Amino acid sequence: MDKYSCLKIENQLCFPLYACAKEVVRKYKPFLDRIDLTYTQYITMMVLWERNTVNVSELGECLYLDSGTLTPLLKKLETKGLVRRERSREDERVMVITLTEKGLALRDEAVDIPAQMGGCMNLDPEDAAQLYRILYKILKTPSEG
Amino acid sequence: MDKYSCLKIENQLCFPLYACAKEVVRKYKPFLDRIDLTYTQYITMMVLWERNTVNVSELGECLYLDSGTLTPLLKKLETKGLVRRERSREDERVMVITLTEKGLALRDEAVDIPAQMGGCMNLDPEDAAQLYRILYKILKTPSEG
DNA sequence: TGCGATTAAATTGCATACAATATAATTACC
DNA sequence: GGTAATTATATTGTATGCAATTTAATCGCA
Repeated sequence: MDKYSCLKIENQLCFPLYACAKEVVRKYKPFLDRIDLTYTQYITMMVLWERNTVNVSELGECLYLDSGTLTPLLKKLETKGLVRRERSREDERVMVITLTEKGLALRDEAVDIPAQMGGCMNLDPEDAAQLYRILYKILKTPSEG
Repeated sequence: MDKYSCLKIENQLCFPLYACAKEVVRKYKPFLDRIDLTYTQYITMMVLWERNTVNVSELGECLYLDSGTLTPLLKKLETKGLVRRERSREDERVMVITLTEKGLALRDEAVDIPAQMGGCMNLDPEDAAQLYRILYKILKTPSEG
């Protein structure tokens, strides 16, 4: 145990987290290609399928993304005809995102994807539950002590 | 339980993985800023601190990254004077990356970072061990059945 | 009521990521 | 030995991500 052992990749917890997230998102790609969405676009649509209408900051809170990422992404979804972007009447600063008919219809094509991905991950239910619990524990940890 | 419940964000396992990885990397930033490295540059240096010399494809296997990411990144580390990039004598296709004196010296400044990050994550040892085990289980799953 | 502070998005700049393609060197094999 | 196939990087193109800044609208409050 030398003084640098803490700097070994194999002793890191953050690294497998980083690598695993990338690999899993990469595994989604073939399935998402069929409905012409990227992973980030897909999770954005998920929020809209649940809520129908959200504004940019609410979306950012749900997805842990900021307007620098969301603004161009939402413009792309608008170009694809999946969402509408309109300023709120009550507060012109707020950009309201609404699902279109086409966006709603896409849900029926996406409904098989979670099961297909589950097959890829190959985790038994206990591990999946543990992983879920621990990840949300980390996510819930306040930013600054 | 409607037929679309599988598409809810809260029922996803991939999403907290994706979000958690991003948040943890973001928490590294203040510590990495002090030694002027990005997270990806940091894990690249970690491999070099362990091995002293690697080529691009070995690095790619360790870090789950390809040459499209690594080539520009390694050029930046070279510009900073932390590594040397030289073609192998035996096989000119191979780009050999070697730690410089300056790159080696940086290890002493990085040695506190893992402990500082551990403080941020706020996980008890059992959860950390579970998380580590499960993440590597996923990473080890072969790409195609 | 008017103006400074705050807030919500958008923009800018930099650094990844990865698929697909291109290039150059090496191997296989006839 | 010479050429097709393979291999290792590099390049190109597209899509994030995030910090910092800007812009526009709204709020707080004297």
